[in-house]
Amino acid sequence: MSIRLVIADDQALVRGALAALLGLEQDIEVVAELGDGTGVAAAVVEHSADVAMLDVEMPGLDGISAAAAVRRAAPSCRVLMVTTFGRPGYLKRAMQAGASGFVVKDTPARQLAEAVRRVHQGLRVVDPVLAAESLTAGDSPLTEREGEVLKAASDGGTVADIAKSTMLSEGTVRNYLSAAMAKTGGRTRAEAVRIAEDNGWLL
Amino acid sequence: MSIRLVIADDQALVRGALAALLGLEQDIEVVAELGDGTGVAAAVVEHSADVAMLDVEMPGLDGISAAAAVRRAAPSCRVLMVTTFGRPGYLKRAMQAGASGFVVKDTPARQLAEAVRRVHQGLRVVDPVLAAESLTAGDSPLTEREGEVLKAASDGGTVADIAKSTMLSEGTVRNYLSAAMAKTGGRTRAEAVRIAEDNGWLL
DNA sequence: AATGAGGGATGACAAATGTCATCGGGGGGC
DNA sequence: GCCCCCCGATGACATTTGTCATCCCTCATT
Repeated sequence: MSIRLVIADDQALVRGALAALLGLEQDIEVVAELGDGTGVAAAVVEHSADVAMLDVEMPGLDGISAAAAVRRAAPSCRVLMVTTFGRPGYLKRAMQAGASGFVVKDTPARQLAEAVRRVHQGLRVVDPVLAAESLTAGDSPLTEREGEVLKAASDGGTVADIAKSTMLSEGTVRNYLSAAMAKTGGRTRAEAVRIAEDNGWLL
Repeated sequence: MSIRLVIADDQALVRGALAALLGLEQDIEVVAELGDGTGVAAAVVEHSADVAMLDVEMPGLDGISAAAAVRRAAPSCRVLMVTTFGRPGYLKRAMQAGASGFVVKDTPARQLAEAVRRVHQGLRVVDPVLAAESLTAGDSPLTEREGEVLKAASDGGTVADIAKSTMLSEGTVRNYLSAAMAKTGGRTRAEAVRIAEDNGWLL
């Protein structure tokens, strides 16, 4: 009896290619392919899937939230996250959301099927390098609002823009940015944004 | 007689998956897989490949430069660029570098093999949406130095940092940044960076 | 009841940034 | 020769940021 797999990735080419790669395995059957996170939980239920392979970065519902939705809708379905960026914060948050595995996209292709099997058996699969980084990196030091403001700042607008989009006073925005810079260690607003992004503290 | 194909993409998973996907086609044979751009031209020559499929974003030698190298080393080998981001500037630069096709990673998977065949036959394959954008977007308005300075600014450092890394005076840096902001239409240094990146004017 | 942390705001001040005029040198085009 | 554009720099100036102290309110902890 083969493993019933659902794949969600926003890049159609990658999605299709992964399906082709895993479809070559005798014990794996790809039962659904999705382009965003919104329909994943429903698809898992509909096809009574055993494993869901989710990209973290997706339009609509992001992979982490989708993972949580899958766990809620079908607790017996395991979740394997696949991501482009090895952001330490992503790993931690994915695990908290109930994922069983976390793989970055530059791991060798042959290990992927093995990861799916391991996850299906109830084992955990985690990139060891990333796991180590995740431990050193720690949780986000940013408070919720600080994160929101920093995210609002991430497209390069002025303080006035950020204030408008967050419904805050300009002074307050500057205070939060200042706090975020202090906590991230960035010497500039832009640097703070980059550091927070690299660590997976935004989103 | 099958099409001899070389694949270069920095994400091993994607690379392997693409190879698996295209390997399913009877008329395509994947003769080499590379993780960066440096060895592509040599691999093409060694395996006397017919088509090279290159990612634009790669460590070491980027895809555009690699395309030029392939054209120089083996003029009979066609180049098909595959990229995550549909930056208008990339398309133009890829074509100037001698690429025959340009595909974004969220085109349907089944069209990929067809694109490889078309390119092999000497036809050009270009995403029509991207082609239109490329025409409206136009060339980079930035001068060479402006681009360099803007790129140096893209990791969020201060003017002093940029001045140090570019060996320019701080005043000069600010002048270039000011010019870059005017030309991109950005109201902030960070915004100018974002706009330039989105258009494929950096790199 | 007291404490502390976070949300939200104001005002003041120093430093960084963005703008502009101006200068000189070098090259390409008419 | 002249004009225009790019490179590189300087100095002055207005704005924007970043920093800090201080205030009030709420909620959870002790």
